[in-house]
Amino acid sequence: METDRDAVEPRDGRRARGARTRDAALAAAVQLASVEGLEGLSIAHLASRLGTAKSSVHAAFGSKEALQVAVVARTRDILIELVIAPALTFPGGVARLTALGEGWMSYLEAKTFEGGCVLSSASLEMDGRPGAARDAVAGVMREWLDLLTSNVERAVAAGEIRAEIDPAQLAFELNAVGMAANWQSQLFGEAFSYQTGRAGWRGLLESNKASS
Amino acid sequence: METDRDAVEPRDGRRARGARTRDAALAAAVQLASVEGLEGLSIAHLASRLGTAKSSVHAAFGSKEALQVAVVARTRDILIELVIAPALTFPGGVARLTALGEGWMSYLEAKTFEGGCVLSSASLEMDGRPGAARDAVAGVMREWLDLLTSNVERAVAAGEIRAEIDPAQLAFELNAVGMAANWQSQLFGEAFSYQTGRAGWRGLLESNKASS
DNA sequence: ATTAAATATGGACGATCGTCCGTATATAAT
DNA sequence: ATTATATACGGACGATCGTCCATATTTAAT
Repeated sequence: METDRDAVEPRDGRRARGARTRDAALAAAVQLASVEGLEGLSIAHLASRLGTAKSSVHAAFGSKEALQVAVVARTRDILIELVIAPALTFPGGVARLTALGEGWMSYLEAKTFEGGCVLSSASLEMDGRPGAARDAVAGVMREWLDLLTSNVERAVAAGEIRAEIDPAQLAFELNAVGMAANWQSQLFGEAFSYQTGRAGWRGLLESNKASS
Repeated sequence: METDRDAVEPRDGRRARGARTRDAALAAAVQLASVEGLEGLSIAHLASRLGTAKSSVHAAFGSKEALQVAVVARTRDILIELVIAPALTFPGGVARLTALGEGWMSYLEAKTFEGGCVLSSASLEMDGRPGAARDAVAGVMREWLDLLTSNVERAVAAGEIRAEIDPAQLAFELNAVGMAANWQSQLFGEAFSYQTGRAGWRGLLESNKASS
């Protein structure tokens, strides 16, 4: 998910400087977006947090929309690193699905993002606003749901999950539980325990277990 | 959920006029908020849609925050009317829970709100912004979850649902499925079928059925 | 009819926003 | 050293926002 600009001439110190700037800016932008939302994220606010001119931030990304897209891409990278990659060490199917659920909950519990999962809030925030940012969010979410679905399919093929179920349906339900955990923890704070999310994820896998 | 102003002297035609104005403004505000979000809802935009001066809208509600709170209260009223009240005609327990799920999905399917359930998006949007609006959202959501929980408890008491389950846990899962349905329908449009939400809700009740 | 009160209006205010432009600075190429 | 290029900067622009104020209008009370 690198921009063309980065890829053209990686050895150019000028572009490297720009890339470092964008990189640092993105790290702050992701945190800001997790709190303020993808739309609430403002170039002005981000610049002031970075201590740079706001025109610099604008120049680094080109437009607010491009910044939003970059934030989504970065969030995707972080999610892959913290949740998906660790789960890939487990065999596909129920084991990997379990690892994905556990990884997701741990990632939320660790408060990687101050304001909760950016993608969750963004997907509800952007739903009424056509544009590149919305498409980026929808794309990542589609990827995520497909990942869940394909692992349910493998679990069915391996005889771990009942063959009668619709893989996309179970993937939908697993995702629903995870998003709800993110949501309730943000809204109710300490009053919510991630064990509820873990139990929900586990329960879905259990109750759809193949009756061997 | 009426303001003090309305309650003081209901026969006062001046206040009645104001109440009518607020009422009409709220109807438009709720639609706008469902698309733009609770924070994206602006007094200026609302006024232009109503064809009135923006200072009039401001005067009617007092502040943007008060407008947001009023929108939440109105959304709650609509939800009670369209989803909860019909379900109350069914006996408490699984029957009522089933009716709540069906009512919720139908209400989403009917696109009562252009941009999807205001409360769902608002609860994720407001989570990082302390204030009256956030508290209002959290309060309504708490009510909703409590309603689900208490019906699960009744279902357990009636022997319809396994006694080992945690009522709050199942309520969490049911709510997760409903919110996810709202969310996916907004993000993926026609590609999402509310049957997925219905099946999820039904599946949760089925798989937690008491083994009589 | 007059006075009082509640609501509606238009105009103005400062704040914040995204964007653009001329220019300064840092790095590369020659 | 000089020229070319990519990035960073400060300043300005118009647009939009929430809020306030003086005033007009509608309804109630006397």
